[in-house]
Amino acid sequence: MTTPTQAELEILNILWGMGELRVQEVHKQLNEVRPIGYTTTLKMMQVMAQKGLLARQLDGRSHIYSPVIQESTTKNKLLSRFVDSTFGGSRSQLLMQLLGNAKVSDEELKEIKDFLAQIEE
Amino acid sequence: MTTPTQAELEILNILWGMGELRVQEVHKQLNEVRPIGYTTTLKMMQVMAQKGLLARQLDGRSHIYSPVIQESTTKNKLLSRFVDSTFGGSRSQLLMQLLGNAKVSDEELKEIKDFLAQIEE
DNA sequence: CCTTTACTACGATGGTTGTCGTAGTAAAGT
DNA sequence: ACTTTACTACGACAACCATCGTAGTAAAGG
Repeated sequence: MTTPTQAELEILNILWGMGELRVQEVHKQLNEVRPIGYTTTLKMMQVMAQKGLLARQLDGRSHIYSPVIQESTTKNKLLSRFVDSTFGGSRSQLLMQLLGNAKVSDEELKEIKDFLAQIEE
Repeated sequence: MTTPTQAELEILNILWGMGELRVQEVHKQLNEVRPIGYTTTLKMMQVMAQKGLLARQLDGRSHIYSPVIQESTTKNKLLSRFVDSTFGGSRSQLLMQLLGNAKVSDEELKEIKDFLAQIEE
């Protein structure tokens, strides 16, 4: 399975949030973050469709694109790869790097603890 | 500051573990993992030295290379970037992905909780 | 002194990624 | 019918990354 590149992930993140969109709308959202040409967005999405990352269906004269791969599956894969390459595969080492940073808000900390408690059951 | 690429990180990981080494030795260690040409390793390390990622000093007719950038600083930066691009900057979201989907051993879980408790102070 | 060996320097290449420009086509407005 | 607009298809391109080949230079061994 192909994993998305950086720019592809940006598009996927939009689509995961919105379900399905036309290029135009994805493009608009991308441009709220950074300048990018319309044909760039288009090309990316076409390539992604060809790769099997996106599906598209004709609607009038334009296409509507929707994500094929699942968010959590994909992010899991990316995370796994990142842990491998950066932390030698050690999840806890990543964790300590993540939390040892001291920039974790109390709120985040609480979220995490709640989550841990929930897992425990 | 330039951040290391994938292949550069492999070399850095070796050097962080060993302190300082000649190309030959780094090359040998890399080859224990995957096949790679000597000049490839050499070129990488030369480029890294030029980028300021490595320092080198002459020893006889060869160079001894050592890392300039710090391990935790670097990994922090990489982690930060990864969180931004993949999880929209949310550390807790990364955490839940990390703990929720993959299998976490009880041991790891304990490590994490201990660490959290320690942070809390 | 000559040959082999050990490093190094330099340049070239192929693949991937992200970026557009141009041009074609179909629809919609006038 | 004609012009403008909205998408799409196609190809080109620069940047970067990883990879290596070739050739130079200096030391070491005979």
